[in-house]
Amino acid sequence: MPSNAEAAEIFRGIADLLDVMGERFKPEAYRRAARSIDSLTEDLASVAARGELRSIPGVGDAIEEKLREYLASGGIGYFERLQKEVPAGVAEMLQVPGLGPKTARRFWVELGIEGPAELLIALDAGRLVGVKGFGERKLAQIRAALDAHRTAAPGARLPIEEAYPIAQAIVRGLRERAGAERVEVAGSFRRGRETVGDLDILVTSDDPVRAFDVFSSLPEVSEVLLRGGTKETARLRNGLQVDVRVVEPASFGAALVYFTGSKDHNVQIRSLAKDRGLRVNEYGVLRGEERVAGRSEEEVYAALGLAWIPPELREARGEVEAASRGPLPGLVAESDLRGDLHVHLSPEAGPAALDRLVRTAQDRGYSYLGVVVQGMDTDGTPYALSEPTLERLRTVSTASLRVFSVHEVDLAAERGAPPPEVPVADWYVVRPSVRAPVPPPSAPFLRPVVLVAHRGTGGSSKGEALLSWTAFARAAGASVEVGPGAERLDSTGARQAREAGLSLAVPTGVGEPAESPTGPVALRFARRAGARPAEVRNAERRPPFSGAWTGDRG
DNA sequence: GCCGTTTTCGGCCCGACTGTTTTCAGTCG
Repeated sequence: MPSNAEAAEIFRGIADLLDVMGERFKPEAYRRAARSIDSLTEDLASVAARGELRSIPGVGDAIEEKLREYLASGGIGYFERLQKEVPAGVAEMLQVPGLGPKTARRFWVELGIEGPAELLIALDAGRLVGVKGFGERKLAQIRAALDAHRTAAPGARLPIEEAYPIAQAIVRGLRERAGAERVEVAGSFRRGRETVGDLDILVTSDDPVRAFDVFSSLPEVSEVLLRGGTKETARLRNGLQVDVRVVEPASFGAALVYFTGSKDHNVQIRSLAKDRGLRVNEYGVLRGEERVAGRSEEEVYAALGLAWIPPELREARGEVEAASRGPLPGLVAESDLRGDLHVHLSPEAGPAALDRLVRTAQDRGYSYLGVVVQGMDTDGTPYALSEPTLERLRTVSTASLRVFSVHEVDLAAERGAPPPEVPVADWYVVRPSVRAPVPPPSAPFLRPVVLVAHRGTGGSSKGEALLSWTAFARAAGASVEVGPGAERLDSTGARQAREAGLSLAVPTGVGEPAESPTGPVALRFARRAGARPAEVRNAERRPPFSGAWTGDRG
């Protein structure tokens, strides 16, 4: 079955093959189309059905034609012809760090080396000694890269929730020990992408050497790959690559824009600058040799006639045009969140744990809190809070913070039918399926406040899973939970939910340890989906109370 | 191969870093 991801993958394959064939501009054209297709929130087939393939950035006559062929037949003849011309291993050599199209082509054409394995054999046999352009160091570098290529899974991206604590630790280390004034993680991490391929960290410091020394000595860092005057690249113990760049304060905003990306967003910005007789690079916005902006992001965007664009929207999906017309609608921010609709305590939690949760919620200024009194842990095992904890729950609300009881309903356990006895709770969280996909009920049998859209529910992706539940959620008036993990919507799913008119529930992580990534990552996903405060249920001032009240009334 | 509120042809981001170099090519992001 055709998929957007597969189409993008084929185009990237075409780009690699064209690269080693020595084509100049076509490879980038195919990659650009692949990136556009990846960032679509809709199936290619639907776009094609409306006849709008050409409206996808980077898709022109030739690529539209190939997309139609792919949708009709599942393959692209052009790709297959290219694959016959270039041995598969030659393109694979591009995956080895440090080997690019020029080198791979030279190995193939001049030396008859047709892949990484043959390259290693040639190295061992000394066939590359004395070849022009390959000195001793270069050969050692290639060998090391080949070894790493064989052992490590290449191109593996890390889920952002796993990268989060690592990034926090590095930022903390640089702030506390390197005398760095400003430290910011840029790149896809800052844009809130679901996965990150590496970390780009920008610091301002009078003493780059000290910053690099501190960074290199952090326990997370495994080996330094390169160090220059302004940049150091290292590999962490978990394999993640991290770039640290030292920039001067007058350039910090420009560097932040530049290294936050996305690539396509930067291309649009630069082209806009060109139209206005300006130039943008990581040092600033320049008119001739004069720097007219660079200290802050706001300044950089303003110099280009644009309103500031939140990092989560910088994906070349129309945000630049929108920002040229005026300020963008405000995305939901941490300060908008008034409470949490779906908080788990551990099954063993006593009244004291509930008190701690309540204090944290008060510290954050929350107005309401929905605590699961009967539900499922992450494995889908049912649990209920103890009687003393329930007792405490009934009396713990204060004038400023109301605490509600929440019951989780697992539809799979009931084979999609209404549970025979739903315990009385203030509101309900519906989990379509913990274990097996079930179709949504034709009509809501109760009034859930939150729908947890499991990835495995009724489709291969979260988006598909959600779509089958959209009608149910709308009829029930339920919000859909966004955030990290298989049991929540990612930003693409959340965008689809928004576009279908559903509101979002954004977990705050209030019931989790302080360093938990759940809250910050969920908020990024919601923002990435374009959610404004009015589209987030727990940004509403009033609690979404909808059932029989068992709280502090009487 | 794509793209155009000065272009339907002639451009296509650009700077850091490395290695092999005597002034530059390749890779990367």
